[in-house]
Amino acid sequence: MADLLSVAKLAGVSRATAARAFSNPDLVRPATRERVFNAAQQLAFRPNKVAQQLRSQATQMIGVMVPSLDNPVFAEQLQAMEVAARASGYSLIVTTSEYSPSREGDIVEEMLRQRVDGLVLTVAEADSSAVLEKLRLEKTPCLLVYNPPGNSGFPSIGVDNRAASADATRYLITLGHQRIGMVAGPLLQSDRARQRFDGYCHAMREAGLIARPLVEMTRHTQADLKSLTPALQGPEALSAVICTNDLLAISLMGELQRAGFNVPGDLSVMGFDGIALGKHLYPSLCTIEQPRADIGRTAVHTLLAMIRGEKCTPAPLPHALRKGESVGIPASRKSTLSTL
Amino acid sequence: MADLLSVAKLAGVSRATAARAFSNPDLVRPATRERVFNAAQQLAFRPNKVAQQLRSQATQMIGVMVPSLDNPVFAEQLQAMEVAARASGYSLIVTTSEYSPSREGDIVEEMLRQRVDGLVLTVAEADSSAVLEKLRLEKTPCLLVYNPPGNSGFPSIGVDNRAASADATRYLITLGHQRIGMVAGPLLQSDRARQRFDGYCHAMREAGLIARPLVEMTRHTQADLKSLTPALQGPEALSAVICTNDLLAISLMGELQRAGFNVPGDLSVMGFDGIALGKHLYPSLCTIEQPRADIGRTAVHTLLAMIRGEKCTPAPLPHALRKGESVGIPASRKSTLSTL
DNA sequence: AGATGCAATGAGATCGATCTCATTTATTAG
DNA sequence: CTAATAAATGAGATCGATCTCATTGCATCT
Repeated sequence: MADLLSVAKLAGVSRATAARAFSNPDLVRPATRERVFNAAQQLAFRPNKVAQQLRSQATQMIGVMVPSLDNPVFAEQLQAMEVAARASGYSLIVTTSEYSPSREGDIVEEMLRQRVDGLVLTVAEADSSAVLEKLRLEKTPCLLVYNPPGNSGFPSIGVDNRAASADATRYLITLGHQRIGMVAGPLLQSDRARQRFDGYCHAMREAGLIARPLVEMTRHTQADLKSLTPALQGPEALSAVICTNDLLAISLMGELQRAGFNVPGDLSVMGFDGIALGKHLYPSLCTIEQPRADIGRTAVHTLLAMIRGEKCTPAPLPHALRKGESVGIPASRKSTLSTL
Repeated sequence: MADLLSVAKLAGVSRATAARAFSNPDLVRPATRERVFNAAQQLAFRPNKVAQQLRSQATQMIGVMVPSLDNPVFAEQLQAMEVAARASGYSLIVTTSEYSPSREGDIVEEMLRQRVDGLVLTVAEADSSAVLEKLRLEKTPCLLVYNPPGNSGFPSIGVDNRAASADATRYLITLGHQRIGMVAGPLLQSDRARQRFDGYCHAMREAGLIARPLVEMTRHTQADLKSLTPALQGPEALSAVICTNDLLAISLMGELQRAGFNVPGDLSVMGFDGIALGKHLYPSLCTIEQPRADIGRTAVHTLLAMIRGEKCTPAPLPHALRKGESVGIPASRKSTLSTL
């Protein structure tokens, strides 16, 4: 690969002048500039970013770590981040952690060695994350996405999970649901899931209803009906459930329907995330829409501001309740209505 | 950030020795080595990859360009690539092209400037791609994913689209379908979609059936029922359709059901890709499963081999027919069966 | 003891671009 | 036409790690 020096030689100038022809053309006499450009053309010169990065002590690279790209929520956010980053001349190094703390640690260390200009992370537990603990001592700007700000000390981009979840619950209550449950992955492992459960509990209590204990599925994004069926039987059978994420909701709907339940007739199902696909299903998924693309864009712009040295305390982004066919009026209420 | 030189000074050795302590510990006396390590510890030394990259003329970075991360097919492949790459000490720079030739060009140029060790690309049309044309002149290893090998001259990882599509068609025929159509995005714009249509036509002709003209939707991954309804009416109404990708199939199912059609009762719907979500829907999506994760892994391993200088002519990966509830026995045949 | 050999270390160049500062060349004023 | 000023260019250092080659130190052998 031709380097600047060979271009300079061919053009009969010094490296400095050749460099200037590109970075500061006004400082170079037009005739000289042309000779340099011609030489560059002939030699198929392509500037070496690695050398520029070393010299300038800036890589124009952002390190991104998400739990998994198999969940469209992260993929859709990443898509927007990539567009925003490139529009600003930045590239993304993308990694996935699967929420494994050791992988999180390795990944971040690797990215710091790569001297990324900043980091955008989504961790399992922002408040108790070893990797964030370590990052607190570093000067590399770091931004969280989806993780609630909490007391991690890092700025965070995302919605107000508690409020969003409360909104979802209130919506179901407004429709007449009273026996509402919440379905989550195992152990309520992420800080977000916990906040969403809190919001649910809050809205239930607020309406004078009893919040049910969490229904835990064996996997984070895939429903197993067995874990839920107990809650669907007897006089206290649930009439609606809120899932802590859309994938869980979608697979739960599938399982329910396959088992002969009607959604929303027998059980209303609500999701959380707002992945694009939910809109196109039948029944379409009623869910809380997190503005994934906006979150991604905002994350990039906020991080770039931090890289420029600005202090950032981003506000939560607005969520929206996306109505959908997976939620209906509870059977009990329907019969009441029909007797009017 | 502490550099090797400061570590060396603190340890009372030269840069060369300090460097050796890390890269070639056996060449350094244990006592000296310890002093270097201690110094590194104290100064929180973190090796600078940029400098290493410049010096070694290798970045251990792979440039990845996919059309979009909003389609799980690419996200799932990327997930696997990331894991495989990191396991081999490589990082991924991830970009999205939206199939725009100008963005493709910019992206690849940018990655070449970054001196990625290799490229993994998915383009719209491998045979007529300007960016591939240019890459043919470069020495940076380049690998295609999902694009049929064709005569682009680049190795390619993916399934045999024509055969896979023919298999899908034959499966429907086996079930008794005869009026089978194919549904695609606008213009049949990708080389894959075209091959899939070819395979469909081939299997139809092979069975003595007439291949219908392609039904074009206005968008690539979202169905509009209006475009399809004409084909669902009259004596020649289709009993089954194959969509060129899963997102299209899923949204089509949704639209059909919303419009009062029964799937598969009134129309069997088949997809192509095998995204994970399809399994969990109801009706579950019958589709051709491309081994997305395997494709991603193989792409990384093949590219690494190419980087090592090996010649690679990867064979197509096996596809599989994933049966699903979205496909059933045609109504005509059912009535025949019931009269037996 | 002197020579031979190996182990351990250091000095300096290198990767490619860019910045500072000095120097040369061109321009304008007097 | 020369002095003063501005414009254009070059020499060399720098970013951080690593490699080659030379040198020092120590031990073994005769």
